[in-house]
Amino acid sequence: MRLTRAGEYAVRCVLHLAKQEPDALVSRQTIADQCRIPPHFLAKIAQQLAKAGIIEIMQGTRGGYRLIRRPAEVSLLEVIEAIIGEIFLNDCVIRPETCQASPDCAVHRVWVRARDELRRVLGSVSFEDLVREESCCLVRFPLSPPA
Amino acid sequence: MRLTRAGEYAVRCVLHLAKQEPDALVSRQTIADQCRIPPHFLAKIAQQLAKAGIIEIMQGTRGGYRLIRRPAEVSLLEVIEAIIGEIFLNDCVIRPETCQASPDCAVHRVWVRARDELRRVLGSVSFEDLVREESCCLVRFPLSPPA
DNA sequence: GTAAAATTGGACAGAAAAAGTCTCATTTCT
DNA sequence: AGAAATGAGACTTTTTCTGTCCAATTTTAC
Ligand code: SF4
Ligand code: SF4
Repeated sequence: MRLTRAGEYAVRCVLHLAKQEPDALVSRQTIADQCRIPPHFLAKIAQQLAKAGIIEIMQGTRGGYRLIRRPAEVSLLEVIEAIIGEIFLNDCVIRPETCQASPDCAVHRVWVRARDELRRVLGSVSFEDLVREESCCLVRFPLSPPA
Repeated sequence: MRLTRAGEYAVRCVLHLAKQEPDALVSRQTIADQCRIPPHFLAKIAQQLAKAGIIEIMQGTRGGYRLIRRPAEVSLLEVIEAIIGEIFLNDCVIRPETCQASPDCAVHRVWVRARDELRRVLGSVSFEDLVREESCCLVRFPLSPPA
C-alpha cells in the first residue's frame, strides 16, 4: 500500500521542470543528477509522462525534457497515475467481478470511498501549488548532492 | 498502491467472526471455506491477528478462532494494519531521513495529509458497522461456492 | 494413557512486481 | 560525417507477496 519508486521519481521530475521558467528544456542528465534518479530509469519514466501528454521529449544533442502544460494544470494525482496506473487500493474496486460478494459488500463500499477520497486529495494539488510552497526555503535543501 | 491479498483475507476473516454470535468459536477450515482463503495461509494471518489482540486462537480438536473484542471496537484500519503494517503511502512519510528534502518538501506534506485522510476513513468504520450494513442482503451472495 | 483431530510456528518454494541496467537505434547539432 | 544526446525495449536483479509443507503442540474423545 505505497507509492512505487517510479512514481516518486516522476513527481520529482515534473516538479523540477515546473520550477524552471515556462517551456524550459532540461536535459535528462541534469534532472537525474539533481533529483537523484538513475538516468536510465528516468528515461523510462519520461516516456510514460510523454505518453500521458505531460512532458515533451526532445531528442538530439541539445535534447531533454520540457513541461508542455502549465504547472497549474497538472495535478499530483495525474503524474502519479500516469506512472502507476489508476489508484484503486483494492482489486474489487476496479474489477468487481473478481469477487462475487462485491455488489452487497459493505467493505467494498468503504474501499470505494477511501479510494475516491485519496484521489481527491492528490488531485486537488497542482504543481503550481507545490512550487509556490517550496520556493520559500527549498534552496537550503537541494536534492542534489552536497558536493 | 493497493491492499495485499493477506490484508483482504484478514478483513474477511474478522468480518466472518463478527457476523456470528458474540464469542462464537469458528474452526479455521470453516472460515477458509466460506471466505475463500487458502487454509494454511489463513493460519499465518490468524497468528498476526492474534498477536494484535483482535482474535483468540484455540488449539485442539474443537479448536478455531474467536473474536475477543466487540465488533464495534474493531476498526477496518486496525485489522488491515495488523497485517500489512502501518499505512504510510510514501516512504518519506514514515522515514523522513530517507530523503533530505523532506523538511521542506511540499509534496511530502501532501503525502502526510493523504495518509492521514486515508487512515481516518478506514479507521472510522467498525466491524459492527460492516455487519449491520451487510446483513440486509448478503445472504443472497454468500462467499462460499454455490455447490 | 493413547489416538485422533485440530492448530502452531517456521522454513521454504514459486510467482509476481518493482527497480535498475544495458544495448542498439535514432535524432539533432556542429 | 561525427559527436552527443535520447528512444525503445529486452534483460537482470532484487524485493515482496502468495501459498505450501511438515514436525511439534494442544485438546478432545475413547
Ligand atoms: S469481500 Fe468485499 S471488500 Fe473483499 S474483495 Fe470481495 S467485494 Fe471487495
Ligand atoms: S522529494 Fe518530497 S515527497 Fe519525494 S521522497 Fe523527498 S520528501 Fe518525500
